[in-house]
Amino acid sequence: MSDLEVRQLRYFVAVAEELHFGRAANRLGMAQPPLSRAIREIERQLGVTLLERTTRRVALTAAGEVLLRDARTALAAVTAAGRRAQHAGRSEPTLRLAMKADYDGGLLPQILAAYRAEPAALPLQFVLGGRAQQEPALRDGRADIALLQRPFDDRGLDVEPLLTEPRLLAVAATDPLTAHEQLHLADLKGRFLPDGRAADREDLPPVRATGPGPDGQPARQPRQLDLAQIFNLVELGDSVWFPPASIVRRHPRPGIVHRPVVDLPPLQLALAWPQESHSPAVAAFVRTACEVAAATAPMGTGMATATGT
Amino acid sequence: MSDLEVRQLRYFVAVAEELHFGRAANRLGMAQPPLSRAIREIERQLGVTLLERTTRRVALTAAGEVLLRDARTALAAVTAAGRRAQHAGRSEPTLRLAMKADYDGGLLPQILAAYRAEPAALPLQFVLGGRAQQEPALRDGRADIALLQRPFDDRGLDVEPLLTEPRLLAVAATDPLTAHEQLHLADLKGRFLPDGRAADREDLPPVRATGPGPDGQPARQPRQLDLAQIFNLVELGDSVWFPPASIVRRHPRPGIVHRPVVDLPPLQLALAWPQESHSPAVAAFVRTACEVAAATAPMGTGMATATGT
DNA sequence: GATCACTCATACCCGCAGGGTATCAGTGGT
DNA sequence: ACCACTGATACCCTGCGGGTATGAGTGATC
Repeated sequence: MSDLEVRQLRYFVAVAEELHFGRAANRLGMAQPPLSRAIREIERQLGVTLLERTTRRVALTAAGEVLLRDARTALAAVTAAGRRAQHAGRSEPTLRLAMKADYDGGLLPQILAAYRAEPAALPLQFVLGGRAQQEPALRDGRADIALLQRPFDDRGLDVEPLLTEPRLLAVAATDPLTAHEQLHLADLKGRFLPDGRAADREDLPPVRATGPGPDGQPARQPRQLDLAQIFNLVELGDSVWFPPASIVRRHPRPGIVHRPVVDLPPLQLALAWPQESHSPAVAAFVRTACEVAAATAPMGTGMATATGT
Repeated sequence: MSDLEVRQLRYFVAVAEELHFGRAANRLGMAQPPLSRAIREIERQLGVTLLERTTRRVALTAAGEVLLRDARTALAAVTAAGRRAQHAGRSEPTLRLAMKADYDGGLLPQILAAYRAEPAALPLQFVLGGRAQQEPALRDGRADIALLQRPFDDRGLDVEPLLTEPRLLAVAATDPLTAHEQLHLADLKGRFLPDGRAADREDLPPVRATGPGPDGQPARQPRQLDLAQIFNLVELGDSVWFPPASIVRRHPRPGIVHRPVVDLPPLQLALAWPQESHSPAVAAFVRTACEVAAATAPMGTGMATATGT
């Protein structure tokens, strides 16, 4: 039996995600009949049924579930191979760091300064993006290393914890909550984070609509809000927020008050990079960053009590 | 830029491994000109030079090195996707365990007995093979779980150490070494293991020829020897060997004597399985095996002193 | 329960990507 | 200087992947 082709994997993933041949074909920019044929051909090659289909319903079989998961990782691996080779061939090599802007525990300036002194250092390039983009960027070769909030899916990645930083409650200065000097999560019942999650159960998915999306429909997926938008919502009393101490320090803002929350899990930042990376630049960055973090950690945690405005 | 195709990856790997277009084309079962074109096309797509070629010499560039490594893992991921889906589609699902025959620390019978009592258990199927085949079998979807000797390349795998078992020196009963009740590695200087490695430095590659290969040429890669062959070489005084205690127990053999070697690293066995595995059968097997190993470990290590014949 | 809307499968056609053969053109050894 | 070796180029051709038209099964509606 011969290997599947990348094209076949992409087709299958599209159908498995849409569970609808017409929509999947549309997404792939092709007509429906050749897509149906292609899926049949995959099933024939593997000798396995991947989709139960009637003319009214398409559903994944157990084998289909397995293939969907493995096909996604295989596709990411193929994309990564091309991108990494492409990047390695550049005449001026760089180290591409994926991170969420400002989520560096305040350490990045020092890390960069120390890193630039390393002999194996390369010029840095930043791949900014929200949590949802960073880890895929690492997997498909758009970034060489990432500074990520835990927890994240670390399959196929090497991880080095960097620092743990307390988070604070950010709330409008006019809010009655400011009367307390410190709070518990239970005090936040009925409050919402800017992305619509319940403030006292941020582990659960969003439960509040976050305004209409670009198409006028209520947004199902919360839009990615930038810092200015978040501050605005907090200052207006619409939402509360849990910024890490380093962001509070970096963006002082009258009209917003900060309070410690005793049972709020801290922000954990870690470096992650592909296991197959053999780049000395990555190794040097990891080493440098860990040294800087170890030397600075006590100071960083000390900021936990620097609250209020 | 679009993804590379599986075919392109295979072509590149062949050329990068052979460093010779003609041989690579031959290995791929095709003519040389289309292969040359295909490689050029890859370089055009990526905008990167992968191979420095004159008519007399082909060499990998840095980008080529990167692509070779990543292409191999990507190909394994694609193969694995197909194979796992294929296996998941079987009407009678099984758990495929990769292992080297007899390298189970003597625990396998008990593990199997306990595993069969598990509710999530599936019928077992064995994928037997030497060290070099087990770990790739796991990566490309031919096996669901493996019982491996450490150390091995654990990238992309989840690992659970199972047991550590002492190894003994196996030597011909007529050998003068049998005069000592226990030995050091240094005593084995000048002796060889059945595969041609120096007995006092088994971490180094083979230094002694191990007889002609099937083609009459001296074998560069030592052939895989089976237990009977190994015993024979040892009994004849040609080689010494380091069997783990459980194998000594299982295959008593007059004519071969066993002695402890104080500074010989023990055999470490671990279970490994693909990180992306979500199979309850794998989870159940790991749990069961660990329980059995934990319950049996003291007895297993106690066998360390059961030497001689 | 007949009709209808929806959607997946089948039939048939076509263009081009990818492979083959013949040959050219460097390169390094003798 | 010649020769053997090997990668590149030129050109042809076949088969595969995609398009269009249409059939056929399914589930909801009245």
